[in-house]
Amino acid sequence: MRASRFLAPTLKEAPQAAVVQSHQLMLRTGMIRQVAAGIYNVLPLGLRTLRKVETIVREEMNRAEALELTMPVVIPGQLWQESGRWDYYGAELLRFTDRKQGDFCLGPTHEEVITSLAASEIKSYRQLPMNLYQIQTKFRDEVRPRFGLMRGREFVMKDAYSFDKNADDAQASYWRMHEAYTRIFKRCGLDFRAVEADTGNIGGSLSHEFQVIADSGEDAIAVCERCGYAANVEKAELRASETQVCADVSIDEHLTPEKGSIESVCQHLGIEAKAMIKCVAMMGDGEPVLALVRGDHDLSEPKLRALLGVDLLVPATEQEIADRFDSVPGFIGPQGRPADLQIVADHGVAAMGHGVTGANRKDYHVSGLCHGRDFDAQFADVRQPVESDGCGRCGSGRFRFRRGIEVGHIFYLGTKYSEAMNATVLDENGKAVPLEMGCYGIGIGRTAAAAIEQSHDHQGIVWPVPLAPFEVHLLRLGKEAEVSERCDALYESLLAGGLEVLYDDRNERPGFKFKDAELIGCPWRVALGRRGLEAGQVEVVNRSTGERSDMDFGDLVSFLCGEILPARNPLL
RNA sequence: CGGGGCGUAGCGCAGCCUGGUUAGCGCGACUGCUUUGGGAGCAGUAGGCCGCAGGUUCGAAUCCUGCCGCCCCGACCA
Repeated sequence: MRASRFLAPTLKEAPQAAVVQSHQLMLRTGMIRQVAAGIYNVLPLGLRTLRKVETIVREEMNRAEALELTMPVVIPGQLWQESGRWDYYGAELLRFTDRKQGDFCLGPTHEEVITSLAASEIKSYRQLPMNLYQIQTKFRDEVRPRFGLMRGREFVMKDAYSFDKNADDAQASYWRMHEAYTRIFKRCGLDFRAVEADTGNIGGSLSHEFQVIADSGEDAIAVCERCGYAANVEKAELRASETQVCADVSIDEHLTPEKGSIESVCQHLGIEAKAMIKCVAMMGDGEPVLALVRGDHDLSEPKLRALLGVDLLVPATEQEIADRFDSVPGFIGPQGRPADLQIVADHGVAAMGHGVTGANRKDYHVSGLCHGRDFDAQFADVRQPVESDGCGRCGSGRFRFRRGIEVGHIFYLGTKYSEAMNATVLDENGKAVPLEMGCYGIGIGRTAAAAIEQSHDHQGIVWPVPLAPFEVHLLRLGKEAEVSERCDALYESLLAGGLEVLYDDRNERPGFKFKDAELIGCPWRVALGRRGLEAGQVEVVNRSTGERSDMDFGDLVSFLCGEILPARNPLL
C-alpha cells in the first residue's frame, strides 16, 4: 500500500480522552476514531489488524471443526422472553420496538438465537457433536464504556456454541475449545493465562477466562506461586484457616453512636478491623442471607452466589434488613436472628475465637461474640483473597496477584438454555434429551488492544508479526528520481515476495516518516535515501529489537521473507 | 446509578474568577518558495453559533438555571 493513497491520520499528541496506552496509540496511529461513547469508526489501518485477529480465530475454530455462520444483530424480544433473560439481563440489553410495536433488542450475546436454531435444526444425536460460531458485532449498553476498543458498547466478538448429547461429550467439547483458545492467543503472540472463572449470570459450572497479563488490565487474577493454580480473584479458592474454639469471654454491649462502618467502630472502640465480624445482608433470589466475613476481609459475591446456587444476589435494602433480618443497617449481628434466616460465614470467621459485631439495634455493637456459642452458621469459602493468602488448591502455596485483560471466556453451560427453550435431540434410545451446551467468546478488538498494551514503547506500537497491519514499512527518503525509482522497485519486489508492505512515498521529511513508522510499529522498517542509494544498500531495522543493518538491494527480499514468513504462525 | 472533572478551530490548550474593542496561542490543513537521514524555515490563506436552550444585563465565551455530550473514580459487567 502506498502511504500517499492510504488513510492513516497520525496524531503527534494523544487526545486527552484516552488514558490507557492502547487507546492512545490506536487514536494516534489512526486505527480508530470515536463516534460516541464506546462506539468507534475503525479506519483502514485498524481494520487490517482486526482482520488478522479474526483470521487467526477463524483458522483455529475451523481447525477445531467448528462451523461458521452469522446470526442477526437485531433480535426479537420474544426469544429473550423464552429464555427468561428479557427480565434478567438488565439495562445492558438495548431494547426498542419496531413499527408494529414489537419488542426487539440488539444482541449482546446469542445463546437465545443459537439455541432456537439448534432446537429446530438439530434433531438427532447422530448430528452431534456440533459447534457453531460467528464473528460479528455485538452491542451491550455498558454502564461505563472506557479504554477505547478495550471496553466498547459496540464491539466485534467471536462467539461459539457447542452442542452435545451428554455432559461427558460436552466437557470434551469444552476442553477442545480450551485448546483452540490456547493456540489462538499463542499465535497472536500474547503473554496470557487461562484462569478459572466465575460463570456469572450466564450460568453453568465450568469456566475459564483467557487473561492477557498487563498492568492496565481491569481484572485481578490470583496465581499460586507453588502449584500454578490461577483463578480470577472473585473465584480463587482459599485454604481454610484453623477453627478456633470459643474463647471464654462474655458478651458486652457498647454504645457506638453513628458508627455504622467497620472503620468508625474500630476507631471508636480502639480495636483492629480483624477483630470484627463484618455482617453483609444479601438477598439471594428473594431470600435473605446473612454473610459473615472477618472485618478486614471482603465478601466475594460470586462465591456466595455459587454456594447458594442462586441466580440473583443483591445487597438487601434498608427495608429488607428491617423486615427480613430484623436488624438495622450498620449494626447487624448474627446472634439471635430469625430462625429462617440463612447465615453463611467465611472460614476466616471460624478462625476467630470471638469478635465484635453489630447488636441489631441502632447505635450499639457487641464484643465477645463466639460462633457455636452465640450463633450458628454454615462455614464456607466466601471471601475475596488478598495477596499472600493460602492457596486452597495445593494447600501450601501462597497467592500472588496479577492484572489481566480478559480476551476470551469459555463456559460449560449444561442444559440451562436448551431446557428453557426446549432444544432436544433424540438419543440412541429414541428418547428426547436436552442438548448439552457450551459457549465460547473472544473479543476481537480487545485482543488487538491487549496486544498493544503488552507490546509498545515510548515511541509507539511494537507489533508482533501475526497482528501487524503491515509487515514492512518501506520509507523513501528524499524525492530524487533515482531514489524514487529504486524505492518503487524495492516495493514491487517486496510485494512479489508475498510481503505486506506500507510504502511511505509521501513528500515528507525523513524525520517525519521515521516518527510515523515508529508510531505505527510495523515489525520491519526499510529506509532508502540518497546516501543509501550511493552505497548500494538499504537500511533495515527491527522494530522490536532496534537492531539495524545495511544490506545490498538484492538481499532484501530473501532476508525479509526469511524473517517474516515463519513468524506469521509461530505454531507451524 | 453515586461522586468528580471538562465542553472555546481538526488536535492540544489560554481567556471565564473580576462581563466591555476584531476571541487568542501551539500543532495540524491549504498555497508558494526554500529545505530533504530524525516530527523543517519563510511568506500567505482558510477554518469558531465559545456544546445547546433559556435567563440576568445597555452589553455574556465570561454570571445564573436547565438540558445534552465526553472523560475520570466507584458500583456494575458472558
